[in-house]
Amino acid sequence: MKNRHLLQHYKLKATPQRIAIIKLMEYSGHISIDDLFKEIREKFTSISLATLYKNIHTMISVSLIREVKIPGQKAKYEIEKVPHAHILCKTCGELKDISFDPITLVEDTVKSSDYRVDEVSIMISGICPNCK
Amino acid sequence: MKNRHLLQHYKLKATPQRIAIIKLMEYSGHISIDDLFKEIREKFTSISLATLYKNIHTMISVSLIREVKIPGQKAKYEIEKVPHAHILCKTCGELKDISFDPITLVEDTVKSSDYRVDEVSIMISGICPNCK
DNA sequence: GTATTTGCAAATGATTTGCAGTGCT
DNA sequence: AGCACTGCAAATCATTTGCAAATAC
Repeated sequence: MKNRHLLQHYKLKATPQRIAIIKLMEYSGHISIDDLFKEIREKFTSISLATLYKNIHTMISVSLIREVKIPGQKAKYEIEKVPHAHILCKTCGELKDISFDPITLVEDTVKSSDYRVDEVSIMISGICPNCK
Repeated sequence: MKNRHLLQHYKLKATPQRIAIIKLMEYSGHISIDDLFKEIREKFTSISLATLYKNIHTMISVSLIREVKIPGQKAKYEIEKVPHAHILCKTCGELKDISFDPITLVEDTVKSSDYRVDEVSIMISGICPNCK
């Protein structure tokens, strides 16, 4: 119900496929195209990869979702929410959010550069407590 | 001369193709596969993309170079050097280094997470002074 | 009713692989 | 000499496109 309105807010039609995509992103936090495809097929046996790609692109273009590029693996996608950083376990591959605002973190350092800073993305890699 | 030893230090054979790859990375700072291919063809007219891909991978695997994933464009490659952050102009596409150590920056925040942090990569996007 | 979206199949683009020949040490 | 590397062609994998039918609003 909420997701239907989220889509409408961005002037996108609330198709069941799109609602399912958003639901899966909410549920998983971050999801790759391939996993999205596998999962979503359970409900929509006939959905096509082309539809996923098209929807991912339109949702990115309105900033409803965001692409997270990950060292050594394919990108994942997440719903846009409050700014945060990512931490990746190089052993198990799990990607998690870390809550702090990347922009304020680099603010001072970048101030002198004379750039207009719009976005700061931070990817931390290491080994998670479980894999240590 | 220096690059030949750099390769040998990582137990890789110092082929002219590899030396040229390193030279171009040093010269450009960050370079994409396609630009690398275009540039390197001027000297090695018969070099193949496959060779570039293979070499990029072997050099990454020994940490001689590093892949920089960039929002909205194909990855670029750079020689491993002192830790630094990247700043990207979304208008002209130029990618530059910013010199500060990302690890110390997030150190405090991550301390409580119980991860072993190996690497922190920071990508800042915005508009550069020229494009403003 | 109209414009958008879907799903298919085909086209394109990017990367990887196998292998015979070559070159580094 | 021996093993690693190169370059080619083919194979694989990822993403995009065109289009007719279906669907949201």
